[in-house]
Parts: sequence; structure tokens; C-alpha cells
Amino acid sequence: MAGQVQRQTGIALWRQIADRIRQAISAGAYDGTGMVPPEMVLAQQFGVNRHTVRSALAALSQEGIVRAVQGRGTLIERKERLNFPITRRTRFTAGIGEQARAMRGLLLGHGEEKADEEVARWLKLPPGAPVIRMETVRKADDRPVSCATTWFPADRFAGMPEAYEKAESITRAFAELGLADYVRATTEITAAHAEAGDLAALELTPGAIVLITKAMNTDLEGVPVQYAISRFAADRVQFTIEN
Amino acid sequence: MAGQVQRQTGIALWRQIADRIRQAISAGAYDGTGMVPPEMVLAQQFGVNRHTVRSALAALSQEGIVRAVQGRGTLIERKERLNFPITRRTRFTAGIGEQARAMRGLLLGHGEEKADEEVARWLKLPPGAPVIRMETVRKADDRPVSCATTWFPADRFAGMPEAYEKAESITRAFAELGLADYVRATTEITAAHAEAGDLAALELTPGAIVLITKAMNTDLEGVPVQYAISRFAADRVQFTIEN
DNA sequence: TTTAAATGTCTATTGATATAGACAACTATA
DNA sequence: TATAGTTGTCTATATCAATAGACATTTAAA
Repeated sequence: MAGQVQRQTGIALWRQIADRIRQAISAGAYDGTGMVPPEMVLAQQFGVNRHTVRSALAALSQEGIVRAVQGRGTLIERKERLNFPITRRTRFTAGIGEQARAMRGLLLGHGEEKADEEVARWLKLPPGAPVIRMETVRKADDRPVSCATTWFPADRFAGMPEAYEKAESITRAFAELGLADYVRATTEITAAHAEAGDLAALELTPGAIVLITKAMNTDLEGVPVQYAISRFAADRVQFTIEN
Repeated sequence: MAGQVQRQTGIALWRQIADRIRQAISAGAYDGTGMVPPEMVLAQQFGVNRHTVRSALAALSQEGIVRAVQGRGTLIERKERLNFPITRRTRFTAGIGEQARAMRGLLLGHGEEKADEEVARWLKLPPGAPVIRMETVRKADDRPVSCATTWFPADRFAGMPEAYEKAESITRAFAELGLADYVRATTEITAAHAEAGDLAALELTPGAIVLITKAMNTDLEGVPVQYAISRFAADRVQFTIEN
């Protein structure tokens, strides 16, 4: 990890360094000691002043990734990255398996509305058809992993928000509404810088990256039952596609 | 697109605004006029000074996305985003279809080396087994889309670099070496800020986002034939997974 | 108990970022 | 051919980001 930070790019040096250290931690670069190298060493590696490194470490400390202890050093608190397999049987909660103890989905808000052009196309409904919209955030061990806007055909899944709020899971909410099984039909993946809404919902710092998925699930007959736009904190997750 | 830029975050306002405008262009927000709104209008929308908007537009102009014409306005030059379907039959060149006229793969460098732990695991070889490594960059209509490091079992595909350089495509190079068909077995997707090497290879500006895939292909018997780590310019591509 | 090594705090200075205002130069159109 | 609307350029000022140095405080080990 040599000094490859770049100046005058609109990205502050302390942020570039924070991103690099976060990635190094996630890759297990400091597993031997469980600590980040001393500030002076990092400053030399990146070719910057010690105070600039301190700004970066302060940001990581704010994220809960490291904890500085005067006299000892800067300890690594957290380094996991959740893996999400994307298959026909993709489910948010079940896919996590052993990676976290508790997976929960929280309902932030919901409403009934007319499908816009995009939602109608994905759900294969006529534009303007009534749909249920839900805003949710999903957490692994109380740490936010993704936030999502989800649409369901209103005539078929009218009670969805209430069922989801109780079950804290789409799969269980579907089951309660009489849909025993469903499959992932299509997933689109892009990436972007986090926006204001992401920062609040996912407890991110500005400049962070979000992975954005647009996903459509169908019942076993191939009829769309759900369309979701999810935004994942990129430094906490990865996706796996098995073909 | 209201004024949601954030201050004192380590990301300069002009960069946040450039990212937002790039995304709006890509989403077709200005298709009606083919132009970005006037600088004063954007400044008001984002709640910043006109000069800050000008810095953002200057960056987009540098990327070749817009072109300012004094007296008229700021014209949109380019708005495409390439789609890459990820299926068992994922191929870089063929998957593009009509989206670009010419897809080319260029060989930057290559060598033979011993498989490290990661490469050996993916290719299901004993650690230290000889592998061919290739560094490539792939372009659509002369615009860089991704750069990749690719490994092949050395005993089976010794002539790979030469074949690739001539064919400018993995698929055709495989065919030349006697492998008529292959399938995508596994794909992992993550995202990160672009590093120095990405900036050069992909002609990006610092702070840009890269989508990173780790992919393994097998022959029809399920024997691994290729492992690749590819880095895509996130604002130029999206992935689609059809299950 | 010293001492070395690490983080914490403070002051000062420089360069990049952002704001503010004024006016020039160019384009399209009434 | 005016005129309104737009981008281009200039000066000035304030705030944030980064550097530099000095010294305090805490921890662990000699």
C-alpha cells in the first residue's frame, strides 16, 4: 500500500486515505496485530502529514471500524463484509446464514400509489396500476446493510406493509399473505456515491459508495410479485453470482 | 434533483455536483433539450454559487460528457451506459451486441508465474502451480470500459497471450487454442474508489467509482479454465443478472 | 521506575475550495 | 439590429484542507 493518494481532485486526502485503510482492514492486511500501523508510519506510507492521517483515522473511528487508544495504538474493531449470493432463490435474510446472528428488516414508511413507467414495466402492470410502496432498511446485528424501496401489486398484496412490519422479512410476509414460494427473476447492479438519504439510513459518511440493485421477483408461474431498488453500503457487502 | 450537496465531508462540492449531473444525464433527465440547464439554474437547484457549478461542468467537459458553447448553453455529448448481462454464457464482446460498434480487448502485459493462494483456489489448482497472467484493457468504440488481470492454467493455455493479442477477445483466443466453448461459473461483485492504476487504464478522474468483478469460467466438463479480476468504470456500465 | 513509543492537543502557515459581484463575449430570436 | 439569455473571465474574500512543529499524556516494556 504505497503512497498513491492524489491531490486537487475534489476528494480530500484524508478521505482517500480513510478509504484505503478501510479496504486494507477488510482485506485482512493487519490481521497479525489487530491494529492499524502507527500514525507516523501511515503518514510516511501515504506521503502526507501525520495530521492528515489522523483525520482519516478519526473518520474510521466515527464509523466504528477502529478505536484509538492513547499510548497503545489504533485497534481494529470490525472487519467483516457480508456476502449476498444472487440466485433464483435469493433471499435477504436466509442468504446470510452464519455471517451474522440477527437479520432484521425495518419498515420506515409505506403507501399506496399509481405505478410510474419504470415500476409498471418491471412488474408487468399497466402504467398507473395501483401498487404498494414500502421504504425499508435491513440490518445485520443492528448494523444497517441496505435500504430499499419496494413495490408490490396492490390488488394481490394489500396487507404487505403490516405483514412485513410484523415478520421483519419479505419471505415471511409473503408466506403470511399466501405466497409460499417465489424466485428471483432479474437483478441489475450499478454503483454510485451515497446520497443524503443513504447517509442517514445506512449510517454512512459522505463520499461512501453504494451498490444499487434493481431486482424483480416472480411467483412460480413467472408472474411478477415484487420490484425493489436496494442500496447497499459497498464497504460492508459483496455479491456472488453462481451460474 | 434538489439541493442535497453536503459540506465538510472531504468530497468537494464541485465533485458531488459533477457526479449528480452525470447521473442525471445518464438517466435521461435532459433528453428533451439535449442540454444541461443553465449554470444559474443549476446553482440555485444545488444551493451553491455559480462558480462551483462551473467547476463541476468543467470536470464533466474534461470527461467528454458535456461541451459548453458560449452564448448557447452546455450540450450533452454522451449519455450511454453499457449493459453487461451476467449468465452462464457471459462474454465480454458478444454480450455488448448493438450497444457499441467496436469492442476490442488490448493486451497490456503478460507473464508466467506460480499461482498464489487466491488464484489457486479459484482455478482449483495446487498452490504454486504455473499459471499464465494477462493484463488487459477492454474498449467499446475506443472508450475504455474495464481493465482486468486474468489467469489461465499454464499447461493447458500456454499460447494465450499471443492468441489474445491477435484475436482481441478471450472467446476467440480460446477457440484458437482448441477450447470451442466455455461457461461462466461464478461471479463476485464489489465496488470501490478508483485507484491510481484504474485512473490511467480507464481514463477516469480521481474519486471515480469502479465495479470490481472476480469471475471464474470453466469448460463444459466444469474444469476451471480462467480466473479474472476486472475493474469497470462504474459510470459507464451496469450488470444484469437473469436467473 | 525509566524510557520508548504511541496517541492527544495546541498554534501557525499555506494552498485549495467556495462565495460574491461585475462585466465581457457570444448566440439565438424578436 | 437590438435584446435577452447564456457562457467566459476577472478580482476579492472567507472557509476548509493540509502541512509543520512543539509538547502533553498514556501505555507497555526494559
